[in-house]
Amino acid sequence: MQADEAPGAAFARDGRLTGERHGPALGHLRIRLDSGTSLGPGKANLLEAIGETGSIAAAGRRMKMSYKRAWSLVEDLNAAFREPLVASSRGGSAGGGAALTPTGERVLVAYRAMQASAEAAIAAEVAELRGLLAEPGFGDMSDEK
Amino acid sequence: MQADEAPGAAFARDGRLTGERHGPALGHLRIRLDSGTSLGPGKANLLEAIGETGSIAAAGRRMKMSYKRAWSLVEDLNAAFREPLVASSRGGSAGGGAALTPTGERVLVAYRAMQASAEAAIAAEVAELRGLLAEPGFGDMSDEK
DNA sequence: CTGCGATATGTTCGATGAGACATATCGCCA
DNA sequence: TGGCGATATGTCTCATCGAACATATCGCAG
Repeated sequence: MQADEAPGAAFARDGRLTGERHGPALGHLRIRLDSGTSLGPGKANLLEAIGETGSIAAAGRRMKMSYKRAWSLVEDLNAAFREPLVASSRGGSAGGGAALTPTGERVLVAYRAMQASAEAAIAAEVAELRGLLAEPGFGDMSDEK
Repeated sequence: MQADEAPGAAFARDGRLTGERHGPALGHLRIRLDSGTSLGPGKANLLEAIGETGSIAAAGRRMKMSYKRAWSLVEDLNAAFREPLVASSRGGSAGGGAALTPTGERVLVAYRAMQASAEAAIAAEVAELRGLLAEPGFGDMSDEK
């Protein structure tokens, strides 16, 4: 348990659509899948962390969630799509591991693209709404566990 | 209690971002407010219904939720913004009523605009993801109560 | 001044979901 | 062959949420 903090996080790890880098965290994109489950920043970040760490457990630690929860999110995702997004293996020298399948990578890339374009698309209205809010303060960044 | 189904619903009453008119209901836009509460299709539709019916109770009936729930959603919204989005009055010949404030209308219009532009922005990826889903079927339209 | 209809608010109960533990299993490697 | 580390799963509890029920209040109309 030492390869947790992978170095090269290519793109932003958070699922916010703020229109700006900082700020009170406005706007989340969530895709509702037919199965009833949904794909939001939480699952997307988890997928990314799995791809980087090669382990569900390490990804769960990074996201500060229990292994159980991380695993059940992965189970949901795998069930929602025709092909699994995460391939896992038990045993072995490292004890086991997990990795993104090609489908998993496609889904993650697609989500990031949607996140980016949606962010750009709603930036103007986000700015307008921000001016109408009650708490002007900044207490937040509860990064969707 | 008969003015429920108002006639002139200017724009789409649902909060989906499908990219197409029909289909399995992909994509929801949700704005996370600082207060912890969020503004999604449910509250947006409720706001619209209040504006059309002039009553929290009637809007609640249309959305198939209890008055208590509708009222508490309104309370959340009013608390989240500096000025209330819904102004209500008790008593009177009609028993009372509620209406959108100018701020309320601004917020609703802004949400609809975000919804529309986000829908357009993510259409391509939505189509791609749809091809990867497990259930190709169409059982859904649980319009976010 | 009494009744009506809608707002405003509290309480209670069942379902749902997350968190905390507790194991079981697997495949390498010393 | 026994230990290690990670996956895979079950169970229990507790907080939270919503549905349902119960009132209380208000202002006008009759």
